[in-house]
Amino acid sequence: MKTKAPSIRDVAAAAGVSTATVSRALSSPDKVSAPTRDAVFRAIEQTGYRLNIAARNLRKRETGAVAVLVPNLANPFFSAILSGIAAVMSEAGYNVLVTDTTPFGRGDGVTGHQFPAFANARHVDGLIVLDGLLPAEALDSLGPPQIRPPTVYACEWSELVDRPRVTIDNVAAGQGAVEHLVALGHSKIGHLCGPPENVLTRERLKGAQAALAAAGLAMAPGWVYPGDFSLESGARAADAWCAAPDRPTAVFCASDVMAIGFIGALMRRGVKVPAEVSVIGFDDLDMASHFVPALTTVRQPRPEIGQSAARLLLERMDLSPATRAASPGPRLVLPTELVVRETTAPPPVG
Amino acid sequence: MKTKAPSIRDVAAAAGVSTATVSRALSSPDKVSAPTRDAVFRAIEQTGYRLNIAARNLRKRETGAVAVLVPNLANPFFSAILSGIAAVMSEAGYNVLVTDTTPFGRGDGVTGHQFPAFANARHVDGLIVLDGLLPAEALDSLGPPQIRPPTVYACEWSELVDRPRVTIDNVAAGQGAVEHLVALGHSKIGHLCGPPENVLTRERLKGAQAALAAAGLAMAPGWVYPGDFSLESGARAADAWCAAPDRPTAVFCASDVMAIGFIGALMRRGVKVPAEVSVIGFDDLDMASHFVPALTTVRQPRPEIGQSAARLLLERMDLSPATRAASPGPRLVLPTELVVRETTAPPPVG
DNA sequence: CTGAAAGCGCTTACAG
DNA sequence: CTGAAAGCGCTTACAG
Repeated sequence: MKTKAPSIRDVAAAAGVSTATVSRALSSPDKVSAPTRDAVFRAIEQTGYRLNIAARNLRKRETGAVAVLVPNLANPFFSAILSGIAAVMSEAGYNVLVTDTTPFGRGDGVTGHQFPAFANARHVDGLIVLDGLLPAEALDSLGPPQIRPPTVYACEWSELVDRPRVTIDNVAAGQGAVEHLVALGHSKIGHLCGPPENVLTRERLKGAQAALAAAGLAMAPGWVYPGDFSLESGARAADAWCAAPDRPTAVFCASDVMAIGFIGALMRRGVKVPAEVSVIGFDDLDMASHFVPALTTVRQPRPEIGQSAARLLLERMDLSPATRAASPGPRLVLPTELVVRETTAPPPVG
Repeated sequence: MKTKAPSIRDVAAAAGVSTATVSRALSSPDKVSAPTRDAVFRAIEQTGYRLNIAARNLRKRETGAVAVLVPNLANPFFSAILSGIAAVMSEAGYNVLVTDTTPFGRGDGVTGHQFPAFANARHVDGLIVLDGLLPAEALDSLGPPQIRPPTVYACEWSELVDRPRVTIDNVAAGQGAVEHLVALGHSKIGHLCGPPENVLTRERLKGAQAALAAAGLAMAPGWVYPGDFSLESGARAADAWCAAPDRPTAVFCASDVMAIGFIGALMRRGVKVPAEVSVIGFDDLDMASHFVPALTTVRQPRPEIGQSAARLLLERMDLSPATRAASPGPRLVLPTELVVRETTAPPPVG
């Protein structure tokens, strides 16, 4: 017993009108007379009809969906961004398609099975890329500017690919973080870095160094701790800090997650924060203010980043392909804010 | 200058074959002779052709996508589940469509603009619902069992809707948590609840009470703190704890997030954990072990929950509608694990 | 192994 | 205001 979902033809038959009329009643009700419209809606009710999106999309040459390429879905930072995107996009009537790009084009290269989902991106009305490491070729393989879906970067970006984007000023934010440390009297300041290939890592480090240089200070090589935005890399940095003879009295961490891993491991070894080391994070995760000690950090406006990226994409989608190809599109820079809490203090005396 | 993406006809023309052959070369290469196949692939390369998914879907009466309905995308608990789902689903060649249901059918009722995206769920090959509060009518409005997309619940579920699901045993887990507290010698044990309408809340509380009853204990009304899985509700519970004359010496929190909010606010007021109060959480978030003191909690196998839910959905999708309608499908229960760390200890003496 | 043809469920000029 | 007809880009029996 093959059961088929009712189609527009069933509705038309039930209402005694043509399929064209049903379609119009649905998409432009004002082009249909009131009695006809009522009949159509009754028929829809009665048949249990639902519009088939795939058919509409095929016909209108649209997909009604945008894709979001996320480096790591399990990271709370990204889920907040995604949430802002989803809110604006579904308000605008679009579905949001999510792909986790972690295994894709990072480190060990493209893994086959992630590719199909991404290839579909060609058949999506737009693309928001949160992963600056996505290979440029992957994005270019979407076709020439007139054909490929409008794309915007958010948070991260690639210097090899020219697309509109919404980000924060990572250099300035990193600089501000270190200026705060300098103002507290620190002169031995270290940095716990993000993953080396990441743009954000370079920019935040650059900002830190600029602030140091402005104060006539510099970072000893041993004070630059490698990291990868994970809790564990924060904990490893604590090992390094403890092991070294010449230690920084303050460490600027490129993410809250790492700062939490760092502080946790430090405290567990009996090191006092901020009495012995000041620590400043980056992001201002929801939890940052609930820690003890509460984390001093740089706040990123996460919901706004997601929302702006979505709105920017919507704008780009409204442009004709030619106009779009002709203009690189804006680069929005959202403000950050230094949030001073309990993990930073003047350096220990002596 | 209207630029159109190349279609299968362009490829056929370039290769000097029919569209049927191109289609076959793509979907069942072994049904096409090697030379023809090569010619087709060359033509694909040369024209820059990409399969139009919407067209295939329309023709095959599939959509190639599954939808995931998430109560709150910004919550790190759910993003880990989502990540597990996305991994399995894209491996299987499906796109994952995400909808945040927060404003939808919770509290203030259905907000119009979230509905369209959800209505589309009818045109999705399957559905994973992480939101037990989604109104039963919403799910039923997807049509009779033969027509609506196969659906599975994960984590949460609704008692009004009979669908396969993958969950943990929340009663047993809650019971285990409180047994641990009892074993430590606590007799005044409180509970920080999840949102009142949520199934998880009821089950975890029930488990807690069962453990208490088994030990000949009971919870004073004042020891049951209202909560909603947020950090803030954890902090409010700390206020309540401090304000009351007769306090529990141990509190079982229905989520790690609340436990963190609770402990943070407690410590900030100078209350020692676990010396003055023991606290146990639920979930085992990545951060739980990095806190100081490290959080004792009940681990949920989050990646496995997501993966199992995805695999279960895939199985259901393979069934014929009739078979599916005839069988309610399994209820998988995944194991949890009590992780004892530093926030629980024997009650203070005196 | 390959092609001609029908059809998936819509939308939209074009007539009337 | 309404309908007949074409077509969006594929896939798949059905012949050959």
